[in-house]
Amino acid sequence: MGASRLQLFNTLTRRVEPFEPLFPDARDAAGRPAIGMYCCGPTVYDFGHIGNFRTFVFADLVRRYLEFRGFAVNHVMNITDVEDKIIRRVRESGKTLREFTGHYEAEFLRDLDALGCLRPHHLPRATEFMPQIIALIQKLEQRGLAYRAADGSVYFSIEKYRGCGCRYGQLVNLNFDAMRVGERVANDEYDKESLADFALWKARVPDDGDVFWDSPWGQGRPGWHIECSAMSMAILGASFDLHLGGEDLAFPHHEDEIAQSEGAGVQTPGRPFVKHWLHGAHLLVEGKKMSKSLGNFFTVRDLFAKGYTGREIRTLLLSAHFRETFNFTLAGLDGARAQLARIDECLGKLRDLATQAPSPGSVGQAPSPELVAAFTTAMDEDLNVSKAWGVVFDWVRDTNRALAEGQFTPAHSAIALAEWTRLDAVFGLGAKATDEAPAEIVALAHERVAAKQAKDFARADAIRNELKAQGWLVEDTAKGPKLKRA
RNA sequence: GGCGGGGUAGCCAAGUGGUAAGGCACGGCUCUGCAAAAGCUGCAUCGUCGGUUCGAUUCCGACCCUCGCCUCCA
Repeated sequence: MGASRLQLFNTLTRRVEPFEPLFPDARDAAGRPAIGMYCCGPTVYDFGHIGNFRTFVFADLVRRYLEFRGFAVNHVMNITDVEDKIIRRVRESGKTLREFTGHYEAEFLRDLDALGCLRPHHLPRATEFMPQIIALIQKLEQRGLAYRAADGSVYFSIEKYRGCGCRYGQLVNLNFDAMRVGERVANDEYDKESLADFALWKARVPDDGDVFWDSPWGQGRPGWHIECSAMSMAILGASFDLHLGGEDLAFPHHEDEIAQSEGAGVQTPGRPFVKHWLHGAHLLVEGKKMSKSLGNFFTVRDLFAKGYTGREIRTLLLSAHFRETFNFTLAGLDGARAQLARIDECLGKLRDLATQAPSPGSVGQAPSPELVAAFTTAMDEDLNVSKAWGVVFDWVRDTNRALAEGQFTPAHSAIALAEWTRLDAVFGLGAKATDEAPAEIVALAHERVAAKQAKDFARADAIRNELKAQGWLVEDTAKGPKLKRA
């Protein structure tokens, strides 16, 4: 495979650096280097929107590319199924917590599938890791980093954490004097010692209703950050390779995760909680921040309702580099559709040819073996998908030309398709849904062929228009008419 | 106010100290009874102003605009 190595930007070092497994000797059953990857998943209180899914498609791309590069990835994505907004909606809906979150969790996974994302190997729910969460808080308590406040909640002390030589502010440059920490939060809302401290365990309040768990600190529920620390370490170990999420999570969520996880002192000395942090940029919609009042707030199902498919959405989301703010537009989706059509046309021709018997004496010209190598070189550069698409379209053009000039044999087509398949294991576009034309449409197409043979072109064109009115395009090919959805 | 991203053709988006990938849209041509698909082809001096340099879109400075984080937002 190319001479290049995979390089990824690491938020921790603010540099693009080579990706090296944290445990070089770890191998899966097939002998592939094993790595652990955790991605902050959804809070299941509503349908996911297109911005959420940019991050999840990004995580899927990372996982797929690492697999393409020969790694055995253990992919974990948490489901946050207890949280303020959830509790409020549970209260309003009259459902149980599990009924409520179960619904949105199922819908989330449906959307994830529709966007061509591979299911993470583990989808831990916060509510199912209470023992681990409590144990982690206890560990922090034992180490003097956690304290109980008058309201019964348990908080993490950033001052104590820094006091024992740990660094708070690894992912972002923090200047506590200049930061407006907590400025927009009512200062008397919490009994924290310091505004930057964050809740590990929140004492039960009347509005919580039935949503609470017993703990050494009384009834309550976990703070937001602690679940990710507890679940990631429970499944992947105290130190693992990759942790990803949206850029907004870098601070405070990920910073707090580091503080809790490293503060608990469970790592082998010298080893970090996470070696490599990746953050996906947000997107704008129609040039503006997504908001309900602007009418540019799209859930994935809103886009389905407008007739767009999951692979079209995926294609658009994968068209820009993950660290760049991306402008998501409906016009962009139309562009993605046209782009896919171009690829699908080319692949369709290759498939047609690959299944044909070789014509005797045909030698032709083998497809250039450059596709996978060039793709790899592009993706190795911090997942430069834009460059990778450039590689793909150069290949499409070259392939189309070779096909048009009759240079490919069926065997060549099969080779080209195999190359594409390798590459598509990363892009995850899959095959276009085939739409079989109904019998009456096929009959019309046959009728048109008869009209053409009789040189009755007026009739042939009338049928073309009739087909078009019914939503079908007809293309005359060497092998007869081909029907396509308009 | 602090910190961090961006500003490249109508739109989306790569990239490099030596005059700018790719996709969409648009125009021309070839092919086609017509079309579609496909191929060929046309279409940008890279936010503004300075500086460094033989040469900058790419390096430095200033400015303008824009986005994000600083709040349990992907």
